[in-house]
Amino acid sequence: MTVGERFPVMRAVSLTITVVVMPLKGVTGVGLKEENRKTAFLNPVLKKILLVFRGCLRQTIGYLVSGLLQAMANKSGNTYEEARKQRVEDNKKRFEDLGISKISKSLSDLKSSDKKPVQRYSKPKSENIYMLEPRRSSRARNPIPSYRDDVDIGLPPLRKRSKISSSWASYLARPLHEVKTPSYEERAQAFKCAEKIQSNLTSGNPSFVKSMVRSHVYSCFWLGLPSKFCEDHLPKTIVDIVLEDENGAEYDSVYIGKRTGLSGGWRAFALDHKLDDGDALVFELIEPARFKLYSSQIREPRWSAGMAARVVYIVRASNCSSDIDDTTVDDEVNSDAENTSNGAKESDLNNEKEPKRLTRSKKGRKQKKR
DNA sequence: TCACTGTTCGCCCTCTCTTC
DNA sequence: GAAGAGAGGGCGAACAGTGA
Repeated sequence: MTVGERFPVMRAVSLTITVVVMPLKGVTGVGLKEENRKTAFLNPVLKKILLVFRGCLRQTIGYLVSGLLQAMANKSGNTYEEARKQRVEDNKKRFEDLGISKISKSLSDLKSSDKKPVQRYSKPKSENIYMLEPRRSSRARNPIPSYRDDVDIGLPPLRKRSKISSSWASYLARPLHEVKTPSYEERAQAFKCAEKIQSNLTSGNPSFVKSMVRSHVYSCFWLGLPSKFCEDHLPKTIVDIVLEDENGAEYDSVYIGKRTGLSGGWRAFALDHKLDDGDALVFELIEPARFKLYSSQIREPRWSAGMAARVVYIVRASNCSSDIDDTTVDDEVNSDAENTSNGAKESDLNNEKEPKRLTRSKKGRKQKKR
């Protein structure tokens, strides 16, 4: 029996705590900041005050409620138990009326009949989901609660993230029409090709294959790396890591050892190479803080003038059969090595794109933060 | 020039799935 | 069932744009 069942009053009170307290988060964060940037330095102090206040409030209400319940129990004795039983019965009746009991039963039946297979694997999601909004994760989207609607305490309006209402689309760094939603098979094919490339790397450097998903290439731009690999080959601190692409162009990025992922700088790499969902990359650690990247892309490359110089390892979906000729890959690897020298010249002619050392935003941030 | 509003970017946290 | 992995989304700082 839960506390809520034992003490119905407690449920009502805890609900009140949620409604009243949660909007305080808005006050400490966006609200104040939007109100006046020059007072932004007050935020940490205010945050602490509000947190202490919130804690005190919870504690006080807790004392009040427990005292009240104690008093009720002492005073009314059996009356309370009767009232509780009555309430439980009422609730049961309401559930019956709403059909919730039936739904609950059918769900539990469904779950019990659906025995889990011994070997678990991720199933490809139905295309209907992608039709609405591409989601890589198989878990359901969580509703984002908005406590502002529950309680109006006169806060200034929250800053709008984007004119596009969709929460996902608002984070896109590329036009919607460029966003790809590859099938399960396409993704698997690209990954296989990348693995093939990896297995044919002759350098003996540590490497791994990473399949791109939406959050890697369209928004967020957080690239988690295999933790085992990070543990074995990368430092546990925050370090700058150079990403070197197939043309030898370099991109500074920030590796966060604690979270085993790439953040700053990865975005520039992903956008510059127009990486898409489903592409697979081979990461080869060629120096302690330098990755060489090979891509195995599931799409046709767009041969615009700006892209003519790139490419060593684009493996098209049609070529992504499992039996890629080993010599072909070897040749490609070798040609890549040449390409870093020859290709650089070609790149200069066709692309006029210098190797990047630092993205504008990152540079700006570093300067600002000092 | 200043104040305000909107956008971009990087980081961090939450939550679900997978594996052991 | 626990632990780890990873996807998704929120938040804040900085930057950019706009109008008075």
